[in-house]
Amino acid sequence: MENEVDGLDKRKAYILATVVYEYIATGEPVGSQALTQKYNLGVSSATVRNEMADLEAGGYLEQPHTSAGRVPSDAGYRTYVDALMSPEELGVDERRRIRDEMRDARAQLDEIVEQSSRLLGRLAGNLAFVTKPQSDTQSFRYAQLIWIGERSGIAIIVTSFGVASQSLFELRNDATPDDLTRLSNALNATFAGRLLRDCDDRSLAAVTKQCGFGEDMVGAVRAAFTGARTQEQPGIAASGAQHLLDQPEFRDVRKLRSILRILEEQRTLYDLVAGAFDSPAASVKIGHELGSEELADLSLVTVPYRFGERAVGMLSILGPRRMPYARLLALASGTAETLSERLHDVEVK
Amino acid sequence: MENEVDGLDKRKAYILATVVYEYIATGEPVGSQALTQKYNLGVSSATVRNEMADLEAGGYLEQPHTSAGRVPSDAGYRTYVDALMSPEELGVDERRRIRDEMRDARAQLDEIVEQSSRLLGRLAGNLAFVTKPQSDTQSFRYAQLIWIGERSGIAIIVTSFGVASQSLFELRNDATPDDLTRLSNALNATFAGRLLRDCDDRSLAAVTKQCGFGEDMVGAVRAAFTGARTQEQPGIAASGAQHLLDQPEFRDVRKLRSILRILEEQRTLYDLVAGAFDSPAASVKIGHELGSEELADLSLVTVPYRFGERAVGMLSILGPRRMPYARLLALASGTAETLSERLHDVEVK
DNA sequence: TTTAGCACTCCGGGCAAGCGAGTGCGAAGG
DNA sequence: CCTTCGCACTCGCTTGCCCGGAGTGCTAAA
Repeated sequence: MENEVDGLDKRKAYILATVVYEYIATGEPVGSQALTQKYNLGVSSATVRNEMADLEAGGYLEQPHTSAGRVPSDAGYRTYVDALMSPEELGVDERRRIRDEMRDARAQLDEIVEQSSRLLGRLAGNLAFVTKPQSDTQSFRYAQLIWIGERSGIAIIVTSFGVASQSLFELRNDATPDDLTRLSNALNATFAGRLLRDCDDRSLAAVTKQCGFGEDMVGAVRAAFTGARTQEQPGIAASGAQHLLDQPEFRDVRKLRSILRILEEQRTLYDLVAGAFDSPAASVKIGHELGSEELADLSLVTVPYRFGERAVGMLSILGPRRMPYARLLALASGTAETLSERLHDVEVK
Repeated sequence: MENEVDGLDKRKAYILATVVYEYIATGEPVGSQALTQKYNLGVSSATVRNEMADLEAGGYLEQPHTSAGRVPSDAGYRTYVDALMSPEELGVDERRRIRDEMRDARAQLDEIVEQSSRLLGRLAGNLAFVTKPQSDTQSFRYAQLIWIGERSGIAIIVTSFGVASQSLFELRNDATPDDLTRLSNALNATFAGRLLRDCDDRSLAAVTKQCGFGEDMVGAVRAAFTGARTQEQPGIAASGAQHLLDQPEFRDVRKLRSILRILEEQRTLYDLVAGAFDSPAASVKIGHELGSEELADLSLVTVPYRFGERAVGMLSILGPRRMPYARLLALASGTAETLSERLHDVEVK
């Protein structure tokens, strides 16, 4: 039937939506009377009570204890996010403010990523974090192999976002500085503009051998490119942890400890967003969907940012399940958009 | 007189030391009876009471409220740290463990700095942070100016710790790739091994002009070196914030918020240790000495680490004033030592 | 100068009472 | 058959109170 949503009739859906909305707003378990008083439901509290009992039986609501109001369950939030809430858009002035604040960062990849995480954390009033562009979605810009002595050299590779990575290598044969320059030029000519992940080992070896180098040099070049590809892979800027302290759900200090630990282990932080990485659009993970008991009463909103058409990184907001999803999605999208724009400023042309 | 310490007679000094020691150990305000029971003072609790009243009048102790025990004041801690406590040394096995764990980090500046902050945070059970080497204490290793088109080039400067910084510049005249190589070689020859801060603008200009370049190129080279000098200046690795949650003094969430905020603002974090930067030895700042009301019940232990003879950065521990100063000083020194050793592994020779 | 004794203070835990918000259910009404 | 009303019941939270324990300051005696 068209007046069913997710297996709920229209009235149940509306009541669920209202409960979630009210709980998000107040943080207090919401009861039937309070609901009928504040919202014009057109039915009495007793009816609402019956409906709420049904919703609880269906797993959408939970009761902290008898004689308390209802609170949404993971499933309740999920339905709300997927089907019930009305999406939000940022106002023009909000957009402008985001853009203005993003301008404060200098045109350096690290700076604009950090700035966007600070900005998002502050606007969203929650913990925000932003992954640096996956380095294998960046493209190769320049390589320079530098002779630094009879037996060793240093390889520098610059990506399209102006990130330089360097690695040392040994020189086994009697290569001259000129040889290295020749090889640098050949690499630059061959791979210019190509995605880093497409600079595969085979073509690297081919170019190196063409310049008259042997296996040892192939290994060095390969290592240099691998270094550039994996460098800073899980690099993440996080910010806004202090806002979590305002949330009543963190009166319990143990929760906080989990968060702080996660914050310091970039690895875990990265795993959190990793799941969202395949999907090109915004994603919301609620409570247990995060896959960890520690994080069971948190939610995560993740939005990709792009360079051109390609999604290159993620902006995320981590906060209590009881978060204003529509608003945060709008904020994250807006910030992602601006970040994407600024990405063009750091591009090495 | 030789049996006075800091204006306190011997018995007062001993009682003060015991009070501080006991308070650090238990976290409870310490009363006269408890003290005489646990420590063999050779006098009755009443006498201790009188002495404590004197110490309070002298500003060394404070009373949270009437009918509670005494707690050390900033001045009390200060006297304890300066004159009363007995310094600690790490055991051989502890040293070995630190060394072993530091070996886990790869030979990259960032990694060993982060590893040492993680290690120190965990061992000290407090928030630890480590500044990266001041970049102007590093020395110049290589410069490479790369021709990337008719009108632009990229300058890459590698420091003695293998940190590469890059900057873009414009080419106004019709310089060729060979010209740039020639200039690179000249820079390398002239400045090899010199401290970055000693690569002054005048000598840079001289070398550049000698190679036949004009003012525009001088500006570019100067900018590149300035970039290398100031890059990452306040770079700080922090870790162990979650330990602070165990401390009873953080039951008050507002305290925690200050800390988290500071943690995210590298600037403030840097200012904290900046004061200790001139002094070559370990330094302890207690409570209000930190210069901020927010941090008034915290203390900071700071120890420099060296490269060769030169102090290049700082290891710090931030925790409640009630911290085991002697132990933390020993831990920080031990970690600093090991960090200093590992610094040689990242040196670009 | 030290010690013993004593009255006083204050914090914190434990307990009971009362309040308020909310539920569930049976019966009445449309 | 669905909705509504009325009512008894539940339960957590707050308030007020009491009491024990730890500690202090003061006075007087050794």
